[in-house]
Amino acid sequence: MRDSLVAAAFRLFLERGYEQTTVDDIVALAGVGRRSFFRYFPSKEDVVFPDHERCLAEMTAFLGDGDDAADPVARVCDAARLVLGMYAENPTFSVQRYRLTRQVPGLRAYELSVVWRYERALAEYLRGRFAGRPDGTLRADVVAAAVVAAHNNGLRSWLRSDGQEDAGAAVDHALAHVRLVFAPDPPAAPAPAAGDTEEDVVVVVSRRGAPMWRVVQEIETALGRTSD
Amino acid sequence: MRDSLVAAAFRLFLERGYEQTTVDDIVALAGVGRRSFFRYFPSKEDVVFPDHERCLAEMTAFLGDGDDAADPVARVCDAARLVLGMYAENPTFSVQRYRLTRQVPGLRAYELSVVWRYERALAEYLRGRFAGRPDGTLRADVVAAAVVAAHNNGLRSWLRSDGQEDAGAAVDHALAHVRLVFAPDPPAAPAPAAGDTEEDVVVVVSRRGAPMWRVVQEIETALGRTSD
DNA sequence: CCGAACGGGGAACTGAGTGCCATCTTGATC
DNA sequence: GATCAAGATGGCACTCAGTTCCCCGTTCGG
Repeated sequence: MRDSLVAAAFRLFLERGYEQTTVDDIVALAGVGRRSFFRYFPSKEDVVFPDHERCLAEMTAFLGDGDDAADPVARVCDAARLVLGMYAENPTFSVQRYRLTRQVPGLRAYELSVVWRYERALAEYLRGRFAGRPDGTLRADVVAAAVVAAHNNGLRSWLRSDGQEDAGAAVDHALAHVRLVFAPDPPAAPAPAAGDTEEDVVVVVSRRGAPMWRVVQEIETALGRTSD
Repeated sequence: MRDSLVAAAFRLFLERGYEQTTVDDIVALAGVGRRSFFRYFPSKEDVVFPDHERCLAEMTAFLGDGDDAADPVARVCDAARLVLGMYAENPTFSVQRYRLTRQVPGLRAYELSVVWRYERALAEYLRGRFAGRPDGTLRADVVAAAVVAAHNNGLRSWLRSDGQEDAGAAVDHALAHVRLVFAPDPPAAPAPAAGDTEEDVVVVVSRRGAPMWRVVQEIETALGRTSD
């Protein structure tokens, strides 16, 4: 029922446009009653994003499962990848929807409210993890916004390629960028080893032609910690 | 006319709630015709944000005035402060509107689309400034999102205080946080001196206590490239 | 005095979303 | 197999936002 409504809706949306399609048109094509449409989708916009509610629930469950051992920023990046997974499940559908939302202001506004709820979920999680730290809520909001922006940047680049590129790679690359920016995770203390407690500097030598990640790796080793 | 409609609308919104107030109620109280309402405000939501259109125009003008000498991140922070200025012009109005938007989902969605347009303006500016740099558009999107998130964090904290706190201080503090994260000041660059072009190694010295991102930044500068 | 331009007002229409109730299916119980 | 309860569906009428079309009064130039 839900599926038949979504199928009918998208056939009409692609055929004659979103605003030129009325709910009556959709239910006529799907062969169901008008009232049933609004039972499954609280609004006409919802039929365009039929699986976000489920995905949002998955994300909150993922963030609330108590597995708080890892770096919080890494955790929200993984949470963001859940959304990418939902898009990647149905590439053609996602690309069609992307074209729709790009040119219909009403759908763009609706998508913003959906994205906002994801961002709130991430920010709430980070606020919990950053609790007590000075400017914890500020940092939580900023990191959440940055993660969402990076995710969307990678996602859109994939969508613009009609699903040809590697979605995971694009988003991973974007999220890595954010993690590099916010990576320090200050409390990952310098933890001076026994004996060199007085040392204040560390010297690293690297071949100039070495790839950046290799250099970073050497730095991390020298400093006795990781950027994660 | 515009002002009388806004005044009538807010009287009713605060009295009986946004959704319980129809456009007919507003025009009846303002003593104008229903058609005139929609001449001044394309939708019922617009009457709640009567000055954002003007502010957005100011921001795009500010970003497009060709004064690109300063640090791009600082520039978008200044642009964000323009929005704060608009809120601070009418504290009581801003606080009332904040209470409304917080509890009416439709208004929150509308506000999101407004904020999105500000963010797009900032991101477009940064894309121009970061053009050519690898991952320039990604960085532009992320910085814009972070700046907006920080601005909104400070703004909301001020609004929650009923306009009692210092709005400028709250937002300045939040924006300073973001500027610190995103390449605040170019680190002292141990640029290779003339004559050592053939050298294959580079030596980097860093304080052990420095945050990882700071170290990475210095490495990048030393190697004469970025991780982007 | 006339008429064109224009800002405002009103009536009627479309379409989204809701409330209420009738109907139909399903499945458990006796 | 009959019956009843519960849930799913359809139909109808209603509210309200937003639009279209047209009318009216004012103003200003000829």
